[in-house]
Amino acid sequence: MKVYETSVYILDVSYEVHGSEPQIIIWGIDESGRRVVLKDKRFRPYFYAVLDPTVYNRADEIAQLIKQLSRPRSPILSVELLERKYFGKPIKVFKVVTLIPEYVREYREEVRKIPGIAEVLEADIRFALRYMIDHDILPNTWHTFKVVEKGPNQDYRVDTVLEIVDVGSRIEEKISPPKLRIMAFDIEVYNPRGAPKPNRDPVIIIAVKTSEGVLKQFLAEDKNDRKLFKEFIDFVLEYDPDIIVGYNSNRFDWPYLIDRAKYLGIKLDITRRRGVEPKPSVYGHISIPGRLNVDLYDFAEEIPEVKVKSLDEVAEYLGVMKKSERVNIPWYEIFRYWDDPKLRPLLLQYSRDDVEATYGIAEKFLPFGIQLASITGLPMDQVVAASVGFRLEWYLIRAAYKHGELVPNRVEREYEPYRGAIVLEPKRGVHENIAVLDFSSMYPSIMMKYNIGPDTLVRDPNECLNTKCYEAPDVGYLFRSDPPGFFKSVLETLVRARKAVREQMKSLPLDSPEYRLLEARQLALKVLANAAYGYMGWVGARWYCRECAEAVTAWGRETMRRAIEIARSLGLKVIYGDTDSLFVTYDKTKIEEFIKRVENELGLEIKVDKIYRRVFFTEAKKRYIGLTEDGHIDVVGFEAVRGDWAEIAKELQEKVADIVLKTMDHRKAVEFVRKALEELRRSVERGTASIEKFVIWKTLTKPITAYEVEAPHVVAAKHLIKMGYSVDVGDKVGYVIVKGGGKISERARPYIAVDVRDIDLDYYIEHQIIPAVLRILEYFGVSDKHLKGVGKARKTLFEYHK
DNA sequence: GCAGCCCTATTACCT
DNA sequence: ACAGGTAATAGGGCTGCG
Repeated sequence: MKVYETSVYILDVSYEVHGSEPQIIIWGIDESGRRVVLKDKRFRPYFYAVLDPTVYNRADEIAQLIKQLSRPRSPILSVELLERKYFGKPIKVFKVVTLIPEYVREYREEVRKIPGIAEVLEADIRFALRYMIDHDILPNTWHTFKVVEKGPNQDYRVDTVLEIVDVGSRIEEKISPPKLRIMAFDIEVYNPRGAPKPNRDPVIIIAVKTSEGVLKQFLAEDKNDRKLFKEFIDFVLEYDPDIIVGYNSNRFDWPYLIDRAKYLGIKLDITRRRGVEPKPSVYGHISIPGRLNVDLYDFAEEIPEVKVKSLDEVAEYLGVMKKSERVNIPWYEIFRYWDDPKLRPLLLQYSRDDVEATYGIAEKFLPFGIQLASITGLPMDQVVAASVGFRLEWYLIRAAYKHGELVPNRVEREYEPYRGAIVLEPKRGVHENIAVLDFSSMYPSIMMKYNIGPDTLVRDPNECLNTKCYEAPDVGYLFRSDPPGFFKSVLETLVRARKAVREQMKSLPLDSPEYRLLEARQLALKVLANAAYGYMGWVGARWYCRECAEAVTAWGRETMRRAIEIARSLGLKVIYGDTDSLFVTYDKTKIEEFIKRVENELGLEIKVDKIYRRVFFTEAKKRYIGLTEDGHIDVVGFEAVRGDWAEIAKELQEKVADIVLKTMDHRKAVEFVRKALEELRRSVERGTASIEKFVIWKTLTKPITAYEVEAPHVVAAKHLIKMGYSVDVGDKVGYVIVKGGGKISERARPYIAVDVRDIDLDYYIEHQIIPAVLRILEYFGVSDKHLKGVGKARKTLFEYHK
């Protein structure tokens, strides 16, 4: 039995129970590029039982009571009395260790009932993650282990199995991953009757692309997809990817493949654990043991600029593939392209484009996913699927372990609203030379400055007679100034780490892999720090603290008020402000003075974020249009940046904004709109207009039956369902309004079922285009009459301006 | 029966 | 399924008319 040390790049961690022995399974790649499984048979599941302080003297007795719960299948192996901290306070707990992970839940319930046990903690930390946390093992990083080589094992599709005899430590300086095998895939399904059904409709194409540049397609034989499945499975096993990426694959491709395979009686045997197939797992992702299955749609959700997040739109936005340079087939017509021999080559090209685009998106996003995993400690397939709150929470759980802090349970709480930020009333009109100043990371900075957190919140004011406390304005909550609380420490760590990363980046060429890696890392660190405030105000958070979140916004409001005072005292005119930003007249020397005074008097950093040559406000908050020095138009809040307005209305509004701000001649804008309306009417009547310009996209936020009103998008969704398509919660429904009488909702139709000549152009003019362009032009005295009609209206316009 | 008013439901934005 | 603040549309109930 030869023990040696090896370093392994961690991909994923899971566990198995063999007989009565739990085994930690680590999937990784060793320094020579071998795919390996590391087994650790020594780790045991446990949880903590918090002792009530009144029974500290009877600890032995209570420990005995716990031990007596022991059952043969999974005995209680030990009950150890330990000192830990809970919300910063030292307490005594029992660490209750058992054998089989599944038994933790049962013992937790029984232990909770024992008199003298105040609370049971950390019983819901999954076993594999527990192991990683306790051994400080982070996914997508290199670690050393002392192992014994066990050689290949037919249960695991890896080069060798290594048994861990000692866990070493992370290799901090080795930041680059080994050469990873990445496979993008995309499936096309036969759909002659709308939404495809696995027990009826075959998978007709599976396209794959690998990081070696191989692109392959597996085709059904007409409607028979058995061979396709076999070839796909063989390919995956042969290529043996470490990472599998798809687009919307957790919600569509994998569930479909799984159900279809089941229907066909085929084992979808593609994982690295022989006999185990892909299956649904935490945070809605599909788990593929030994491989990281990443759904790129999860990243797309974080791109607010892209409103309709289809693969082609996202690929276009990221510069991966132009929509104009790829085959576009409406998804509801795929079956037709498959059936028609003349069209089929187009479908094949479409499928190739899809998988190329998918692979391209993966190249952009995987570095960020890798960094998120290596910071939060959650394996990449999980962390990518998890929401921001859970990502931060896993980071906090790791931090808590290092601090000797216990992790609070997630408890059901009633939602309590609280006051947020200040939004100033904008000064209407066009302003010249305006500087936009932003506080840098206002909320995280406030949290650090005032040591805000659940463990530093003072519930008894008398405590502040002896120790220094900070009192939040407006709300009066008190926070101990010392020692640094949990959140403060965590935020300082994140901020310090980010600074160091950015420092490292300076010495690297912008196009080097290391630079890109560090860029992704600093972004991940920033995202986590910025989530801390929202996290504290989230009722689902383990470290929920409404008072803390409330104090943060209160200090934020006070900071804004005082900054405004300082600006005014310097003679800077404040045009607008929202939460942590101020729009003031751009006077270079005064602004420099302002920045200095804010830093001195408020202790927070504020910076010039933007300078507008012109900026236009209506009376509405959160909406403005700015013209930057380089001639760029920023549209903020208006219809032009909203996904739920017809493209035609957005385009015209954007153009109006551009004309007005650049030329300051609103009559030109009026002329432009009038011409555009005329042309539009012609093109709609001729049927040459594109229906896409009239589509209104709205998200279905709940099941159809849960709606109280018959909103247009709900009606359109019902039409889709009647047509055989499936519409799920979270889907975007694209509808148009057709001619006819009655309510708008009664005339809402899925756009795929409408000829452009049937759309109700008057609805679009009256309810979309005119409101959108008047939002800007109204300020200049323009009314709908100036925009509509012919001849006479033109006269009226000139009369108005004479 | 319906115009006009007001309130509510709904969505997506901003920071 | 990280927060609150905000704008805007369409539905739908109600009033009052005649």
